[in-house]
Amino acid sequence: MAHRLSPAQSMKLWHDVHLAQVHDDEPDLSVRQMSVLLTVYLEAPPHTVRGLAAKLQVTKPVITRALDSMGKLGLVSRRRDEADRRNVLVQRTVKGVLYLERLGDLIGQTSEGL
Amino acid sequence: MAHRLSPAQSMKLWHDVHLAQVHDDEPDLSVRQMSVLLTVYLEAPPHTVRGLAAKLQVTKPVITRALDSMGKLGLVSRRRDEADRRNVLVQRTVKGVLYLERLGDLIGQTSEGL
DNA sequence: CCATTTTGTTTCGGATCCGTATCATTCTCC
DNA sequence: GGAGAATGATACGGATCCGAAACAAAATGG
Repeated sequence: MAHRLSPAQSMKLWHDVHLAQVHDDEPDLSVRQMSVLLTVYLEAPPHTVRGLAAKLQVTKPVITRALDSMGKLGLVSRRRDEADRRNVLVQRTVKGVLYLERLGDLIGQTSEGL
Repeated sequence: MAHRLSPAQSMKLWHDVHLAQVHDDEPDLSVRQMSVLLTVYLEAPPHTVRGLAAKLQVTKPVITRALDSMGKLGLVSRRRDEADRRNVLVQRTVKGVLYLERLGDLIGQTSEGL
């Protein structure tokens, strides 16, 4: 249970972490891509294209394209659902875990200096 | 001085705020645009294209385009520096203040439920 | 003065993303 | 088995963004 951040602390945290994201070499993820990635890693599976589209309130092609681009980066992978072959199950990857661990560390570290 | 956020808290905060950004009607800002906007509003003026490019470690056209798009949204404005007319001074706007106030409130509010 | 430097913008080709509409595959259920 | 529904991918036209290079305007300094 962390103490609630003040607006000033919040904006400084947002600023510092975004700046660090710009500075590092990895390509920036869009807000939608980041939302997909964090949803897949934080919420309980299974994750389908339709389910993610509903959760984000965006159209299905947005999810398909986000999975394409993040799949190319190795951050997520896709697998057919053998029980219902219409479904695609979005799965975590080692690289995705490492990416989000680094992000979580960065945010935590930045939050310390507020 | 807030308590340091754990990685899990950090990722949940990131997830929830990004999801809220996707859900609202305003167009999402890119990571670079958000960095420019927060730099202009949090750090002391004056802010020039060159200075912002150096701070973000990106090329000048990136800043020019970010100012174009955010200017169209009314979040920042430009003015010639009369003392050195080569310079462009990036200025805050009422709409930009309101935008970041809402963002700060959203982050603070989200941080409360961690 | 006038060449040089500095600053910001524009152009260019290429890549990405958007929403709508359409398509291919698979399942459901009578 | 066949019509219809459900699921995800793809096509399309338009918008945006990228970095590198070229450009225009203004200041600097011999």
